[in-house]
Amino acid sequence: MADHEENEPENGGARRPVVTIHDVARHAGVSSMTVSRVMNGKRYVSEAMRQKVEASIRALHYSPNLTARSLSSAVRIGALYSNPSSSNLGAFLMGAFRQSGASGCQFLIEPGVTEAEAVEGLGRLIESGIGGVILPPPLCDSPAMLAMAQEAGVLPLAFATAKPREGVSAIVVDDYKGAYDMTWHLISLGHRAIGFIQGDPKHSPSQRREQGYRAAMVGAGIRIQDDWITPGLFTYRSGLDATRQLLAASRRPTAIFASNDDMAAAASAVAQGMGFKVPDDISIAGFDDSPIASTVWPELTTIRQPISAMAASAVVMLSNLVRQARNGGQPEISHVREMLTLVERGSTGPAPALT
Amino acid sequence: MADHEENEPENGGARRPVVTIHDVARHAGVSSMTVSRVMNGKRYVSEAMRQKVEASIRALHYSPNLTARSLSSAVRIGALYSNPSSSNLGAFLMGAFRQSGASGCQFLIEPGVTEAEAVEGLGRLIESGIGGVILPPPLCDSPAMLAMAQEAGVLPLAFATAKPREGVSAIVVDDYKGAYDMTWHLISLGHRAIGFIQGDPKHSPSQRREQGYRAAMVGAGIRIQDDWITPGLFTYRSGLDATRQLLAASRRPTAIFASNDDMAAAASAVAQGMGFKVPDDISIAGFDDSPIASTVWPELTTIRQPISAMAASAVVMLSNLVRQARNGGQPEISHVREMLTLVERGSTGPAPALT
DNA sequence: CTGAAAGCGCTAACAC
DNA sequence: GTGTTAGCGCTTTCAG
Repeated sequence: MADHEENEPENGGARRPVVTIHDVARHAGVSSMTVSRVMNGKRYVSEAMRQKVEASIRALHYSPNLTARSLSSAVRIGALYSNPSSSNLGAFLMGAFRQSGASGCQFLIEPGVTEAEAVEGLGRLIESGIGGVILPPPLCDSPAMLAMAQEAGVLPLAFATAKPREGVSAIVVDDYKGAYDMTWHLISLGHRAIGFIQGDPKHSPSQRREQGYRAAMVGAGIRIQDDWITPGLFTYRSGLDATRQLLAASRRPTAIFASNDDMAAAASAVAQGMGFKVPDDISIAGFDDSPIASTVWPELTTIRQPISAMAASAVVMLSNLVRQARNGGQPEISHVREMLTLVERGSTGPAPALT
Repeated sequence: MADHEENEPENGGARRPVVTIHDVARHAGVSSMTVSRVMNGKRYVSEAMRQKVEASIRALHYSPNLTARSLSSAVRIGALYSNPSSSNLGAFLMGAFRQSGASGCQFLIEPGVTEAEAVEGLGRLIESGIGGVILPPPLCDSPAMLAMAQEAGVLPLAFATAKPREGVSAIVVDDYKGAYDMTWHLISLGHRAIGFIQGDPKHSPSQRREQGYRAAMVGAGIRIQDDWITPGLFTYRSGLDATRQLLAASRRPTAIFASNDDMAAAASAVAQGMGFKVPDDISIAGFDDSPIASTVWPELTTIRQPISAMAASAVVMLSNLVRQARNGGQPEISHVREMLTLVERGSTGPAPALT
């Protein structure tokens, strides 16, 4: 029993026990093509064969080499990311990246903070030979970007846009419904005086969120006082000012619904600073479920965007589109609507009893 | 002139204008092998040849297909990420992911929040045939993880650890120096009474940060009062309590240095809630430069970890190690120390004049 | 120093 | 339905 002379089994961290499609094929007694078909869920494989192959796959713990796969199928898609310090970037990359493996395509990313950088980044992506590109907000609403992509023969996909446009595939998010649901949640907790902090008017979701709030209030028969709606810019700082204004309203709100979590966190800080207990004296709600929502205390009740899942869908949609297009077909534009869910945490509670 | 019948030039988003190594070879009148050598900076290429090839590369805007490259060289490395909602995840993935392209290796990631998930994730990575794995804290300090990797013949790399260990490559971060620098910064602003909020005692950086703080204080000849140091858990909530305690100290600190940004944000909120102006009445400093630092107002003075660059280094180191190991060599363990930088923002200022 | 040949693991296209 | 044949773009190996 040599302790040191084993050669194949132990060569310092780079063994090659990797199971290939051929190993599976041999094990199952079929051709590698059949295994490939099974892996890709293609038709034209008999049930018996499929069972046998699947058994071998499990037995051997086979997992396909994604690199090889994307080399053969050669679908390459890119993404531009506008806010590298954004807390959502992690979820986005995680979703897109892992799905790109599963979908057998190569995924490239370029940062594009400013408009100029975005143009440059898209340029690099185009030179890398991508067939499609994922554009998150606010890039997804920029006609210039869309035009640039289309001119280069690259299929664009608008990610998390609030206003999808004809002719461009999109992952759409229902900001209206999210805001409606949150407002309704507050109402059902007994709140009537509900303050609202608006988002940056330049972003497409802002108006939709406000509309959702208004619709829910009207639906519940509550008249919205003018001083219950204050402007905001999606920044923490703007939330600070907005909240001070709100708390000075002629009839003070018992709940504040901010258009995003950063502003909601600010609202919570201001309210607590003024001696209010959250949620006993005042409820606070946010939107997005960004990390700050579960950082501050109490943690914020908010609306979650399933960024990771959305990114994965985007990759699936786009890679399919590119394949379609390559096979000469006309790409089928589609708009996928993603569900927003309300996450109830500690910052909201029953309206305080009237005194 | 058919408008619709063009076939090659415009086929709906999946053109193939991609320049390959062969195109370059043809253009330069050499074999593709020579181009490959030039691209990889190998020796054994005559200067004349190199010049010619480089000219062609530029002329054709050639950029190698990384997928093909990694298929040939077949280096696969993985990473486990412990905190999917972490604000650093984006930077980490961005750095690692992009570098993996440049380094010609395949990068896989698995989430591993709990210990159990981490084990499972590492298991999946091992089954995928990785040659090395990046372990961020706190996984990088877990003997169990390290053992599991090494048993499977996978080279581990400790990422951003504060206590590197012999025999395991690591990206090391100098928490001590970062804390020392920050404390010194506060002292140089005239502060003498500087409160400190400790980090989670279970994380390796916590002690180092406290040591750095103590050393700077001692170095400046300041006696640290017992009630200037309060326990914390790296959470916002723990920062809330710690700050209240600190502000009730027998001699109230004019500056608070929290072991991370979440707690510093809490400190800022509490201080402002009690009517103190930041930084006029009290300075607040954090550590990490996580997104919350530039979200809250005033923005936090903090210590930046260059996560993205560190992730890139990790990929370079690890892919080289795996290549070395595969070529039969003994992998060269190394510890790379990354620089932390102090980022001065609005939350710190001169000590208030004594009254 | 340079080139030709042989794959890496997988899938598209075509036979059977 | 299933197998065979060719590569994808690059690097490794081995001749010259």
